[in-house]
Formats: sequence, C-alpha cells, structure tokens
Amino acid sequence: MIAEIKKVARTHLATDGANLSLRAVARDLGMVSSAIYRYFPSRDDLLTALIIDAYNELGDAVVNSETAAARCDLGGRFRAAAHGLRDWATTNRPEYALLYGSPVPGYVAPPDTIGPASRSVVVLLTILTDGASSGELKTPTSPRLPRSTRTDLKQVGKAFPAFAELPEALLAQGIAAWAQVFGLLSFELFGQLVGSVTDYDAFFDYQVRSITQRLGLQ
Amino acid sequence: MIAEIKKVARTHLATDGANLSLRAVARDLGMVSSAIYRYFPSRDDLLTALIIDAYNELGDAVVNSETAAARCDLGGRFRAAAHGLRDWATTNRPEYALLYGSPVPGYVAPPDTIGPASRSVVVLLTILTDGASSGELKTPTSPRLPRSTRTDLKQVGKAFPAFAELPEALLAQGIAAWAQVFGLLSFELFGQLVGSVTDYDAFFDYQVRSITQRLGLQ
DNA sequence: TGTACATCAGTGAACGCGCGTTCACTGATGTAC
DNA sequence: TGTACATCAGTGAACGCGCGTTCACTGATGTAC
Repeated sequence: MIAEIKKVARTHLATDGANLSLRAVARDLGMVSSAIYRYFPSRDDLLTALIIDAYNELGDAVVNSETAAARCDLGGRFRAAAHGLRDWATTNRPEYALLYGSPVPGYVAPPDTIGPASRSVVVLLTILTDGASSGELKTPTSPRLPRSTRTDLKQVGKAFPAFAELPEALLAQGIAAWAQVFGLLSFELFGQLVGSVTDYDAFFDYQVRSITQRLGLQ
Repeated sequence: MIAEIKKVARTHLATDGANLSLRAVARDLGMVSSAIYRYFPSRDDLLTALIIDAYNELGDAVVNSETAAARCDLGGRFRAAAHGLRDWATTNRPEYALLYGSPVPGYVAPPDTIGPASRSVVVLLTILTDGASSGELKTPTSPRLPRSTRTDLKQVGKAFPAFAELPEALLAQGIAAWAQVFGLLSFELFGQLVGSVTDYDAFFDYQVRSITQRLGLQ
C-alpha cells in the first residue's frame, strides 16, 4: 500500500513538481485524503520517501550501467556511468528535477537522504581510485589547491575511507567532472540548450568522451 | 508601480519559489489582489517579467565583472565572468533557482526570454572568439565531432554571426565549460556539496582556475 | 464450533486556510471648453 | 475662474476552486478462549 501511494505520487510529480498534493494522490487511489495519514505522517514525509527512492533508483541505474563495462576499461566505465545517469534522468525527468533542481521551498531534507544521494558520485570516485592505484591515472597539473579546499577534501577522504588514497587534486577534478556532467544534463533537461542543440544524444556522448579524455581515462 | 510590484514579488520568490502568490504580493503592497491585474494580465506574465529582469541583471553582472579585466587578459576575463556569475547567484539565490533550477510546472517561457537568457553565455563565447582570432587559443584535440553536433553548432554560428569564425570544437568546449561552471554553482546552491565543501569561495575559485588553465586561457 | 474482543484500514466531516480571475463599481485627478 | 466630462487606479464581492491536517467513527478481519 505504501508502494502504491508512492507510485501514484510519482506520477503527480510530473504535473505538480514538488508541490504535489496529498488530496490529489488520495483521489487517484479512490481513497479519502486522511487515509494517507495511516501510511505517511505528513506530506513532507511522503516527499522524503520519494526522494530517497529516486536517489536509490538513480544509484542503481548508474551502478548497473557502469558494471557492464570491463573493470580495466576505466574510460568505458566512466562513459557508462555518465550514460546510465542520463538515461535514468531523461526517462525520469520530474524525479531528476526533484533531486537536482531548485530546493523545495520550506522543505529540508532529513539526514537519511545523504547516503542514497552519494551513491552515484561514489561510482565515479571508485573509477578514479582504481585508476590512481593502478598507476594508469596520474595526478593532473592543476592550480595550487587552497588550504581550505585541501582540508575539505581530506574530510571527504575520512568520510569515505575507500577514497582516502586519492590525491586531493584528482578528487577535486573528479568532483568537477561530475558537476560538469550534471551541468550538461541540467542544461538539457531544464531547457537551457533549446535552440542550440537538437541531437542531445550525440551532444552528450561527445561531451562525455571529451571529459573522459581530459581526465586521462582510456 | 510595475517596478514596485516586481520588487515585492521578488522578495516572495525567496519563500514561495516559483509558486509565488499574486494575492500575497498584493497584500504586501496594501492593495486588493485584483489591482495587480491593471499592471499584469496574469500571474504568469508577472513571472515572465521577473525572469527577464533576472536574466538581464545576471547579464549585467557578468558583463560588468568581465569588463573590469584587461582586454588582452583572456584568462582574467573568464575568471571575472565566472565570479560575476557566482556573486550574482549567491546574493540572488531564489532568482538563480528560478532561471536555472527546475522548470516551473505548467509555465512555458515566452520567446522574449531567449535574448536576455543568452547574454551571459555570449560573454564567454566572446572571450573564446577573441582568443581564437588572436591565435592565442588553439583548437583543442577533442574526440571527433558527431555530424549532427557539428551542424547544430554551425546553426549557433549562424544565429550569432559574431561567433561564426569560432571552430566548432572550441565552441563545444566553451559550452561545456560554461555548463561546468553552472554545474558547480548549482551543486553549491542546491545543497549537493553540503558535507563535502565548507569554503565555497575557495573551492569555486580553484575550480574556475582549473577550467581557465584547461581551456588554454592565460 | 461459537462467542467476545482487539486490531486496524479506511471514512466523512470539519477547521482554517489558501488561491487566480472576473466584474461592476467608486472616487480622485486631470483636461477641455 | 468655473463647470462638465473623461480617465483610470484601485475596491470589494463573488465564483469556483484548491490545500494539509485532525478527529471521532465504522466495519471488516483476525485471534483467543
């Protein structure tokens, strides 16, 4: 029943965005609006459940796509991860907007969204770590890291011990690359490229190839 | 009076996001809600006016910041433009979210938003064009451009004759860099970096320096 | 096998709000003769 | 200088909706003795 409610609520994301209506969801289920309260203590909790589900689905999509590439093919894994992200996002636009679009006014994400939220970036960082530890990936010649940024990144290494060995400059570049992928995707999905790009598949693939090459992933 | 309404409406963006309420705006102005209709034919038109104003303000901010750098200092101009963007965005978060966040459900941007919307990216492309025509900037070695992407970019050159001389690969890289800047900014402003980054100023500046260096801008 | 009781999913009415938009109107201000 | 008229910003009531949340309740199902 909880699953049923979430399923219907997701269809409402498409039309209402984040200001989705409990009453409308209940109506679609043929229930009275107060019945929802047996399953979710409030509207925000339903929203949180949707967000966590979406993060997990996205995480699964990225992982599944990335796992299909050969372990030693770092570039292939990165491209697969990026395309897994985009495939999920394009078929789940409202969910993508919920996760990566404007913050919902008045809503604060509870701490249990953090874990699911980090799943996709973890995939990227794993690829970089594999490359760094095998020696295939060398630390880029980037500008000097500010002291505060260096300590910030060290904290990330502490929070995710798997990435503790990753040089800070590489970690910073990885985050930047990931932000770029999301930037390109948000431009596409939020309409910033309308009038400039028509073949989004080709454009995205090209850009991802450029990024892969730049990172030094084969 | 129109300016007055827009001013109050903007303050409401902060709390209500895009589902800002005409009645609330009127209330703040000490008017009756129907009085707004003397100035704006509908709520969506008010929203459009806010969007156009925001794009123009952002365009001004980017241009003013960029103009402060020496003409021959391409890297300085790019960094200035990026910081102009971020400065505006951080002091006008709700407006930034309106422009670059999730699309507003049920709202379609009218064509007269396109011009103002392109102002900031035009600054970037001008820098690249200056670099290309002075020979300072050489075409990057990127993956082969897909045919469809090549024609897409040719169309951009036709729409903006000032950039017609820009090699397609450079244009593609410019758009990608701009998307990266927005990606980093959206990560910052929409909360994706909470827990990883604390000193956002330093982090952004570092990343922008990396991008500048990568583009080959001095 | 039969009865008493507990559980619990879902109801329906209500509270106290909110909204965009229309429409006939008032009443002050400015203009023309 | 004084009067008649037009303009037009803003009013107030109404239409027809919507919403989240609470609360006492019904009525079916399952369990225990």
